Amino acid sequence: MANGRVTVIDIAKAAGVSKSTVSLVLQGSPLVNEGTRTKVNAVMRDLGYVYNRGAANLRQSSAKSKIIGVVVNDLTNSFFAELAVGIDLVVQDAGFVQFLANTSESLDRQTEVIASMREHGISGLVVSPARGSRAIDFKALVSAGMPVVAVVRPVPGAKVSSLMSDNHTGMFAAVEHLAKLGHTRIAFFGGFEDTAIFQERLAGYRDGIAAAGLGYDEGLVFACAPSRAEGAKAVARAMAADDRPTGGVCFNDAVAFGVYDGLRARRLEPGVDFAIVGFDDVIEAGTSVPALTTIAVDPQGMGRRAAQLLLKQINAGKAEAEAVVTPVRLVVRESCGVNRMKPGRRSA
Amino acid sequence: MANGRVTVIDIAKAAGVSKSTVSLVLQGSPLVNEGTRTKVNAVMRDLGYVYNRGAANLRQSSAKSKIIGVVVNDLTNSFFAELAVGIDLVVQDAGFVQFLANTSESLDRQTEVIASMREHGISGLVVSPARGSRAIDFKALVSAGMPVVAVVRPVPGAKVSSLMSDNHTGMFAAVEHLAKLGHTRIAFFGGFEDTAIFQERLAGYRDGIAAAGLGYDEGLVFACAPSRAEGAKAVARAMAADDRPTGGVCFNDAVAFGVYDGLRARRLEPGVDFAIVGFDDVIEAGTSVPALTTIAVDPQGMGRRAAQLLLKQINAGKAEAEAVVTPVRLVVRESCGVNRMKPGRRSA
DNA sequence: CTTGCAATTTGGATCGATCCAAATTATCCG
DNA sequence: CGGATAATTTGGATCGATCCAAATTGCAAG
Repeated sequence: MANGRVTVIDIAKAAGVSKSTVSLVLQGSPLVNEGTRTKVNAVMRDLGYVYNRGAANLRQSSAKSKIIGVVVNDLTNSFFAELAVGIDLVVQDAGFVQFLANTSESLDRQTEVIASMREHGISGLVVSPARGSRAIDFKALVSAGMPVVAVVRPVPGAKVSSLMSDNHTGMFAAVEHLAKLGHTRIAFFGGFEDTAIFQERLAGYRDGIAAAGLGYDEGLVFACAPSRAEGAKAVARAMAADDRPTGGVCFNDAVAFGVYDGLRARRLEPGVDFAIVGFDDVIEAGTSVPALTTIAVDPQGMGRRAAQLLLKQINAGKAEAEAVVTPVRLVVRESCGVNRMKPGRRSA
Repeated sequence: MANGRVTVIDIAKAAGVSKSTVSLVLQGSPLVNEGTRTKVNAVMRDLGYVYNRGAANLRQSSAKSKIIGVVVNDLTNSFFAELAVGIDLVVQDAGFVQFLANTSESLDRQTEVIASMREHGISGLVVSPARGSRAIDFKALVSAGMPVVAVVRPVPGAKVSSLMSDNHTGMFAAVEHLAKLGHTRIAFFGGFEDTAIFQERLAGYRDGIAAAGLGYDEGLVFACAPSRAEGAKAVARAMAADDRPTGGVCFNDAVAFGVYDGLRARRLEPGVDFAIVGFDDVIEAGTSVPALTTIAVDPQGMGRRAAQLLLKQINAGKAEAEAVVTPVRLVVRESCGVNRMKPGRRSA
């Protein structure tokens, strides 16, 4: 109490026991007598004691720091914000707190924050890697035995666990949906070609095209930054061509909304003159006009699962890398032609 | 090195100096000889040394923990995600890391995470308080001398610093804009009536109405949850009335987009049949159709300023509560009637 | 009223870095 | 070269909790 900070020793003195006993109470040990426990707890409350985890961690393995790191490539993207919220939910319930850092796709930033988190003694890390991340960026962590879960994007070659959405199946289903509606010229909009996700989704698109008995046409693939503004430009390019598509699948919902914009700029009405399927199912997908048919990924659910996977590894003590693929599902709304539903019923 | 963890003592041994010297190197002290410093640094690199801040903090004041806490009421709202990003930017540059927790407006969660952060030794806290937060919720922190900055929402009676946007002036400007365009029946949509922000914005609306020489009509105020879905319902109520408004200001952009939806449901075109002004200037405001005229708040900028304010107080050592109001500005786009601009030029 | 055994409690030693006073080494100058 | 001064370096002591072996207490049986 001397300098304002209350320690176990102050509690011990005030409660008439030893600091060891106070420590046992703090840990909820069954060894301590019920009466003693009650008194110690009362004294702690009276003196306004604040547990000092830093001091405790000094004697314990870092697995007990009750801190996990979360590194995200773009928190301004609501997909990743949802992901972070999902993680937060689970870790809070487990009594952990999270260091959350945003890298804005900067590898340097990513390296810095991971180093900083290590210094602070995180028990594990969930990371949505910045573009261009390499296995070596996580080498130090892995060889120190720290559990690491990569989400959304894979890190080729790294011995870390991963949690990815089923990009191939999702895009396959999107194409299948358009093909069933009778579309024969289906475009693919958006995404950076040098990313693994793009390749997975493109492969799903190709396989979907093939499964529908249509011919794959490279000229119908319009890659671009996965943003709304670029999506609008991409569809403009598509519609300027000779043999126009009549519908398209998009790398993500942001691109899909950009396609809306681009169509309207040409006086075409999305969902009427052109069929669109998104990917992600962000919140706005359900409220936009027309409501967007899309592949639902449930980022918050992914966040929860990633956190659970990480906590499992932390508790197990050993970081056995495992790869999990989370299912996605097609949510049919109105952007491929209005399909009226009873109000109040959600689309499956 | 015994159990895998490298400590200052291992470094000292390997470099042939004392642990004190290693410590001085770690702190970048000018007392240590340049040659020694180089050698020690080299050894640290070779052995893969990881600084243990927990141990260091034990001997230092909590102001040097290099951790700040960030508590946000709703991270799924992109406004707050941007805010968090702004904070992150500044604290990362200052060599801090942030604990980021989402409360989902739950006071219990808020209390829990703040307690947890305290145990982990944060140097200060930026909080966007959950609805219904009271001064007592921050009492313990404040009396422990911890710097606290409340952002976006005030905490009545709490002796904490605050950083608020200029809600009154913003809404005043919004009303003024509509009045200048000739609107005489201007509605107010959205927001919870029991919040301080709602009251501030409503006051700005009233004063704007008065300044324009129009009469205040309580029947034109349509409070509701500040969400897109509720905004749509609110405008439906407004248009069902006898003496309809011809334009409206919205509690935030989400409500404004809801108003778009509600108008379209009645076959009215926003920006043509009805003028709308939002509040916040979220990213979608610039890309929606029609582009939304709104009051720009710049949440990322607020985050940066909040972080700077907090860091200033942490470095000063004493938490002198101060209140900062950040300016807002009207961004005119197309939702109050199209005003064409040269393409490529951004609206001011 | 012992003895034996289980239930509680306790005093160092310890984790990894910092701090401080004191020791050591280097440098300078008459 | 000696003594003073400046530049470096260093050995405990310390932060606040945990761990462990050892001590103490409680209680029932003999």
